[in-house]
This record gives sequence, C-alpha cells and structure tokens, in this order.
Amino acid sequence: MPELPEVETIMSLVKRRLTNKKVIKCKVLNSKLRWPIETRKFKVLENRTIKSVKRRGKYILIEFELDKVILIIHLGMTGVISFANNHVYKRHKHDHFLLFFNDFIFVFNDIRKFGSIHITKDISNMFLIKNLGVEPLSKKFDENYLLQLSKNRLCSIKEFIMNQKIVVGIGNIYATEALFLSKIHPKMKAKYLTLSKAKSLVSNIKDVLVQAIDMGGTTIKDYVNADGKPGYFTQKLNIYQKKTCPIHKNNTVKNIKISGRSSFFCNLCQREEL
DNA sequence: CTGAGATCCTGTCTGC
DNA sequence: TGCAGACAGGATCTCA
Repeated sequence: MPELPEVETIMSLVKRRLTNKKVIKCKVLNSKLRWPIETRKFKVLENRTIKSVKRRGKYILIEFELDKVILIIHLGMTGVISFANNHVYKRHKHDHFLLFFNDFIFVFNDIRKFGSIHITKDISNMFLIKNLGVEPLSKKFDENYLLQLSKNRLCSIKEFIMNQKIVVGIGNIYATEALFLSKIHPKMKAKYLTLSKAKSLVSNIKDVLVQAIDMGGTTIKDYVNADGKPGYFTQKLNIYQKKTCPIHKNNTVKNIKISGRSSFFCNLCQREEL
C-alpha cells in the first residue's frame, strides 16, 4: 500500500501521539508477518519511553530512550496503524501487534501480512535499512545522481525509480505519475535517460511527493492514516488508473504490466520506448 | 552485479 | 448465486 507520502502522513500522526509516552506492555498477537516477529525481543520495550518517531523510506522508526532501541515498522501493502481506547478495544481480524500506553493502545493491523515489525539497537546495520538508497526529497537526489546510477541499467526506468536501493519511497502510483509528467515511457530502459529527462524526472518526483504529503497521501482502495482518514491526493492523479489522458482527451490510457505491476501511460505523451 | 520470475497473504471484483 | 481467475499502494529470494 503506502508509499512515501502515506508513510510520512502516518509517521507524523504516530509521532504526535507517541512522543514522550511510556510503553506499559507489548503484545504480539500474530508473529507470522513478512518477517516473523521475534516476540521475545519485544519485552525490552516495556516500561520504556519513546524519544522520537522518524521515517526512512517506507519504514517508520520509533526510537526509545536509553540503549538506542528502535522499533521498525513497514506497512507492506495493507498495513494500518490505529489507536484504540483501552476500555473499548476489541480485537479485529488481522490485528497483529499492540503497544499498550496509559490511556490508549497502538494497534498494527495488516490483512495481507506483507508488512513487518522489527526491533534493533543498530539501525545503520539493520539488514532492511542499511542498503536503502537516498531520500527523494533530499538534496542528494538530483539529476546527476540518477544519471550516474542509471548508466548501464537495462531495467525499465519505472523499475529503476521504484528500486528502493536507488531511491526510497517511490511505489507504483508515484512512479506512474512522475513518468507521465516527465513524458517518459515507463518501459524505456534506464540507461537511455538523458540529462534533461533526468532533471525533469527528479523535479516531478519531488513535486508529486510534496503535493501528496500536503494532501495526506493517496487513497485508492482502503488506505487510511492513523486517524482513520483517507488521503486526498487521489483527486490530483493524472494517469494512475485513469481511462483517458488529461491532455489527449480522446486517447485511452494504456495499461501494461511491468514486472507484474500495472503501469499506466499515454502513448501520445510518453512515446520514446527504446 | 544484473534481471526475470516466483513467492508471501487475504479480500474484492469481474466474467462466465 | 457460484466459482475461477485476475488483481491490489511491496519487496525479497532464488536462479540463470
């Protein structure tokens, strides 16, 4: 499900809610997620206070005081975080993980179990984190960076910008939208990226992500933030799951599969398939 | 180091 | 109404 804007939105709400709060109890209801939850490790969270909440790529990082213990959460496709009132909480299907606080419960729910929860004391060496690429909204992500890494890549440009080892946080929706805005065919080989296309792509990726964050993300099917609210960037989508091109209004949007994912594009706007 | 393809899991929608 | 098959905001692993 969530890409950078959705994770950022959720992270902000979690941050507001959990900073300086002490975990009373931690409960694993189901450890069988994408990576098994190592239940025994989680005892150390009890009676500890949360110092800060951050985001790295599509991961939410919850940092505790002392010992640099960090709780890492990935939402996969269908992960949802919510807060339940202590007295009202009733276990829902697919609730997997709970953190009890004085006056509420932090709930992690995930229908498809593609999400995961980890705990680490050494974030920079954590296997899921250590090989992540640059943050797309940082200065490091520019046309030179993209051009440099794409030089000899035979994979499509869409796969390339969705590759979390290159740049983090971009998933199917925002990759699709940014490529449309830059008039690049999603199947074009990454190695054929030019300086001007790279410039345009970087700038459109940043724009799309910033706008989407401002609007609380994109809700396609069932995404909601930690307050149960949808994202409103859905209204701004140009091409993702659209029938016709917003520019060539009579032209049907093409939908092809690129490494198993739906890829929407306008064959008149995005011509150069090489 | 690349890239293609299978795989994890559940729910919903479409078409016969 | 039933049922099979496709599809869904992701990312890793295996193998060539």
